[in-house]
Amino acid sequence: MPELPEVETTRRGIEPHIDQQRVSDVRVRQPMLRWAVPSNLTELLVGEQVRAVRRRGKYVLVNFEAGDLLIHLGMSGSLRVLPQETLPAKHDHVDIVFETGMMIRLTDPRRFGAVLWQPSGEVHKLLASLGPEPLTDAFDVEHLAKACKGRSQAIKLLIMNAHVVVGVGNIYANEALFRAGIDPRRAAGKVSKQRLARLVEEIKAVLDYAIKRGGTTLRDFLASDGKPGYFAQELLVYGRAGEPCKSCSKALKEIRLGQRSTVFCTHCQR
DNA sequence: CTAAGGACCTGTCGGC
DNA sequence: TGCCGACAGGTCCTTA
Repeated sequence: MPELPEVETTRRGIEPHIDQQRVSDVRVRQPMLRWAVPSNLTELLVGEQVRAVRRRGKYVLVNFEAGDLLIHLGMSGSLRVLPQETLPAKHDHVDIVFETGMMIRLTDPRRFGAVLWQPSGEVHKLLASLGPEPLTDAFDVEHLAKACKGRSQAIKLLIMNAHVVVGVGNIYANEALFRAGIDPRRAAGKVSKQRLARLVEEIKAVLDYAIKRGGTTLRDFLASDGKPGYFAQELLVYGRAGEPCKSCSKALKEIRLGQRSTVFCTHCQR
């Protein structure tokens, strides 16, 4: 499910329910996610108070005095806020229970997600070499141009690389490249600086727009379906292979890049 | 260093 | 109805 907008929507959804609250219990029913959930998670967390709920790329970071709980949703994960007595279903792997009687519950059928611990003062290996946040000034054309220089890799794969910039997943990589008029197959090193500047703008615009859309369903975050409005978006290319380009009406083409579905307009994107 | 491909896991959908 | 392959919002790791 999640690209950056949905992770941010999730962060905003859980924050008001757990910020400043104290952990009373931890339940791990399935420790084998992408990496093993730390076996001492209960000892680490019980009694600790949440000081902030942050996001870095697609990781949700729950900050405590002793460190940060890192949660990644992988391909199929979601977090919900539920009463602590809610019975678990098949793929409900981890519950973090608070003294309020509410809990956050991680559900993840494919188990590509992760729950990890980062002790205070340390930076987890997985976070250590991440690129800048796309919605900050640190992500600008200078940064992207430097990352592209001399690279023969397709521009789409490059912008999906979290070491270049975090949070650009398959859907928004397709969307941003369409909006910028750039062929996703083009070698990163052969995109002009002017067009990279446009790409930076479009990545920011599409992510910002999607977060605003995600926000429209925040009030329903406690609902049992737990799925912020994401599908409802008006995507211009993703999932529209064979359908007419919204700009020129030519049928959109679908190819595979890095084993990922890539949809674009051969007329509008060069 | 770069680039390409496999790997992890479950659910769903289309075709036969 | 059942079986089988392909595919799905991520990304690390191995290999060349």
